[in-house]
Amino acid sequence: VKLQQLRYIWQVSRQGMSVTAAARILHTAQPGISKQILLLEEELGVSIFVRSGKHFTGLTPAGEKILEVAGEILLQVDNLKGIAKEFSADDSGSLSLATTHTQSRYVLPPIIKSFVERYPQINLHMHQGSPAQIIELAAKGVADFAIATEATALADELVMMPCYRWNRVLLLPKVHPLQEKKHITHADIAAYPLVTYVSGFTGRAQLDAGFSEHGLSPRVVVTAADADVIKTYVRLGIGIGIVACMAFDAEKDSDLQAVDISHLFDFSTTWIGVRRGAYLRGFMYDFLAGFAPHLTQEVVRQAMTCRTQAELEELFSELDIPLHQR
Amino acid sequence: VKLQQLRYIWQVSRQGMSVTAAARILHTAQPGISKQILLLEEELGVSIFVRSGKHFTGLTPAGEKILEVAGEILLQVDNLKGIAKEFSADDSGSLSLATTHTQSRYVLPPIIKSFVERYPQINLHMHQGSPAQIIELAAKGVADFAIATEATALADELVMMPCYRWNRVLLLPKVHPLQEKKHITHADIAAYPLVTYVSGFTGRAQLDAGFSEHGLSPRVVVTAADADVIKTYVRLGIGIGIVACMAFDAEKDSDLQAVDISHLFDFSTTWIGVRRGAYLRGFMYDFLAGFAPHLTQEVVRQAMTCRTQAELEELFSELDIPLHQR
DNA sequence: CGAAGTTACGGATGCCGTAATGATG
DNA sequence: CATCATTACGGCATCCGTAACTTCG
Repeated sequence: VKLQQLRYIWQVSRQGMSVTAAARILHTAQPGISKQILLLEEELGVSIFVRSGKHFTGLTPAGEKILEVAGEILLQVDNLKGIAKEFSADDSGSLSLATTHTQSRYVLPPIIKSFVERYPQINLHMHQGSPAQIIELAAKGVADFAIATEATALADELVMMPCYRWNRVLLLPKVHPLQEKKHITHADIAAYPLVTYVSGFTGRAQLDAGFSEHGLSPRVVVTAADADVIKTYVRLGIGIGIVACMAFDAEKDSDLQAVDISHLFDFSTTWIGVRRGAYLRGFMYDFLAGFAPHLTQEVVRQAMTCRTQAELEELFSELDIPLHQR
Repeated sequence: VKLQQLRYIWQVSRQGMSVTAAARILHTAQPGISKQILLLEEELGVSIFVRSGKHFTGLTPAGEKILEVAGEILLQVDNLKGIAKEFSADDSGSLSLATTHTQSRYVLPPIIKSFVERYPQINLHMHQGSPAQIIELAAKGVADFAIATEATALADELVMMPCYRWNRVLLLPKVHPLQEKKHITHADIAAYPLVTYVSGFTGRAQLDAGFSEHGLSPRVVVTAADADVIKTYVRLGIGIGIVACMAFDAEKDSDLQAVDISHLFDFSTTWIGVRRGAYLRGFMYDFLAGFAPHLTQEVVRQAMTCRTQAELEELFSELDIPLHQR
């Protein structure tokens, strides 16, 4: 058994059972992969892939288990390299984040600023995408961390840890009837055309839930994946906006009015996800602690050894998850 | 990084930091190992071993972590092979047990008999040794299971599961004053020269504890590692014997008298140990269940994922551990 | 007939074994 | 001076890449 063979089967499986695609990704020729897979199957005495004619159509039961273990082995080999880097004198390395627009535009800048000051040698990579894409990137190991509010459910390969809780603000144009209201209700908002996040982004689900609890379904005229677009349409007078409170900047958005509506909706939680079993270098722990003070090295380590969701929830129920305030 | 390199550093570390010894074990030449270690250290950018001159004297901090991960990787590679065997049509394989004399002579025979009837293709290997050696064998992966009563403390690489509890019988020659006594006490026994197990075997520690609680220290004239030897000396009239109740066979030992003395001593527990993280094949689960009915596949799986001793104890406190009766 | 995996074969890399060297206690 | 790790070097296996072949949609 060789590590390459494991990389091969792993990549072939990742690429939807395509040897050709795997060869492209791994910068090598198909026949080599093909042959090594045959050799591995011969050595182990089982076929890993189901072949229908000349096509790989899936994994055998044995293949599934083998791939699972192969994945762990490859992860640990990566960990070896991380450990080595950690102990080698040079403090170089890279931190790869997968985040949504809301995080990278409004939440992360100050945190990253102090991080790069502290670790000037570390290369920082930011991958941006939809919550689902973000999870995928971290699960694949392309990104070290995934930061998102949604789609935490489909992340069984990741350990998701709560970072902070937040709620929404209503964005009104400079002049708007609602600005007179003292206590805004769901119905008040639903009376106007709405501009907010597309479904699947930045707590949109909780937002919809809040309205439907009151039997309301507001007319959403524009949806966007990020708050900047939403603000633009509010400025144009297309409708009133609802964005995460992190996304309102009193200075730069002085041409808009923000009204706190945290009494109307459930708080959302932003999570950070780490690949289960990954080795975290010292600066990664520091990044986590800088992002969410309660995520100390000890807490993170404990979280990463949790096997059940319940265990994780118990761990974090004892901690204070910060509230993001305007 | 290659798997061989990991095997090399692993074996060197196991052999007390000796490249020469590792080469012998691995049936290869020293220089190859030496070179591969150098290459690995170069690739990772850290030294793994501390060299004082030309001698390896220990592990660097990085080396310790690296070896830990390397061990896991190698274990999982073994697991790969086990998985493959499990799924390959042939049900061949081997089961390797490391046990003490007491187990292999008195407890295991009926269990093994039915096991080999059920799995005629499986080769059975029995390693016999002191409890400490047994633990060692299982920890190294030479044996699949370690079965012992003592030395369970030094087994942090193994998951130890309780199998059954047992107590002792007093062995008297055909004619002996004590045979008249109705209720035998510690003092009664201590009045005669004693033949029993050597320290470190088959619950000797609990035996000594039982006497010293009553301020007694019996005169032990002969100690042996197994009950057959003990019986032989009792037959010679050298003294009276104390052996585990499993070791008395009413038929074959009809020239001796056995007196139950379970009211005098704490019950001992016999444990079975599995290497943490090992992959167990179907027939191995069956062996466990045959040996100790409460060790079902589910229980064993749970036990093997316990991280703390406390967790293990909690798991088994809910189960009935059988009592071995004469 | 095109796409995908397997077989065939040549070249280069890399590993292992023997022998020699260096360093240490 | 004996022991042990490292260096030097040659043979050999292995792996990879190109090219031809086969099979299925």
